Amino acid sequence: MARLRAREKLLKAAGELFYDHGITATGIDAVIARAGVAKMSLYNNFKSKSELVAAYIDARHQEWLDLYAKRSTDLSNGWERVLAVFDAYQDHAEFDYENGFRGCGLLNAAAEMPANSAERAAVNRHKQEVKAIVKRELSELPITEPSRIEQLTEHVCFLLEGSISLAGLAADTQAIERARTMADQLIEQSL
Amino acid sequence: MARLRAREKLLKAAGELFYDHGITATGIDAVIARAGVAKMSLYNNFKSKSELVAAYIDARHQEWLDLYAKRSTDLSNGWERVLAVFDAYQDHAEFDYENGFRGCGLLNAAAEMPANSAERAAVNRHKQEVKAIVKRELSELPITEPSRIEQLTEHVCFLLEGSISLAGLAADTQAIERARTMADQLIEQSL
DNA sequence: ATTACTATATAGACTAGTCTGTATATTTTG
DNA sequence: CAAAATATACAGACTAGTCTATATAGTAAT
Repeated sequence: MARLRAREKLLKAAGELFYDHGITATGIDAVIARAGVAKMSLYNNFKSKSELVAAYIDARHQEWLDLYAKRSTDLSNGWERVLAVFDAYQDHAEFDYENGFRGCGLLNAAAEMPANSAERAAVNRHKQEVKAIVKRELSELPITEPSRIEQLTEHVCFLLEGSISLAGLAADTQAIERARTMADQLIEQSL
Repeated sequence: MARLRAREKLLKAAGELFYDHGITATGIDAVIARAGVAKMSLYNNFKSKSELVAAYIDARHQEWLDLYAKRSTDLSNGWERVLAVFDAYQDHAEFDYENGFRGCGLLNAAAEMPANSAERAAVNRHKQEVKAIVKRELSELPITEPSRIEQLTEHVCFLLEGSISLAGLAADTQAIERARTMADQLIEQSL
């Protein structure tokens, strides 16, 4: 399984460099140097840099899904499981990034890709998945109007993405906690 | 005034290319070609690409300030002038971008810069300025608790940035309008 | 009015280094 | 032995930025 090892090393190195310095600014040579791997090992595992980028985007999303799974299992109701979405993002924000938290890796990746790129579409799909989780959990609460669930779902997602972006900019990860409190109050009002 | 002409052409071309394709992915040659200007005209007007980027960031913020000024003058009270912040962002979102709306140009610029860069600091200052506008207008409303004003301000900013990012991703600028409605309801509840 | 100066513009070659991706030959490892 | 790794060299395009030399305005001084 030496092949899998090289692929994992590459994904780890790419994940760190892409997040810290951006994707376009990160060259293939920097990735293989950090991974401690030969260049051909990259091209044996990935067709191109774009494919490595696609793998990075998916891995970053999966990373968040794992954090959310950890935060949400054992929680008894939808209300708590919605708030756990904020906790998972906060966990992600407090990773030991070499150069500090820089906001959502997926949104940052999308920000440097052209409007109709496959990368932006992938990030959009991932964000839709987060939204679906929020909606699913809110739907378990005693809220009668479906339109209210829909609006509440979007409101929570706006709070999520807005707080993460601004938390990254201002180097203040606690902004995500404050957004969590806002969501909490919002749900309380809707019951 | 031939000097101003070249500088303006460069800022216009850079603004379009940086927004559409990202900053790192846009080379100096592409900028001067689009501007229809000699390379030395760029370096006579800007010390380096970074300085052009800095000028782009400031110009993009100023562009928004102008849109906000248009939307907010003639409005009689703070409530309306808070909602006008959303209108100005929506105006910006509905610019005739060659390749479509791609979210907030400032957040996108920040997304491709390293954590402690001057560029991210500049974008942060601009977002703080937007927040100050929101707070100033909310402060004119009959809300007694200062902590409530502070929380409401941040809530509105989260809705703003979140809705713009997701609107750009999903190619749905109406998300900004929906965020405006949420802010409207929020303010109503706080009075 | 003509001359001279200054500022800005131009084209295009050039440096020195980076970029992605490929080719090849060798070594390690299960 | 065979799969998978390695190191190294290479191609060819692109990168930011410098340099020289020239053209063209507008302004100031004579």
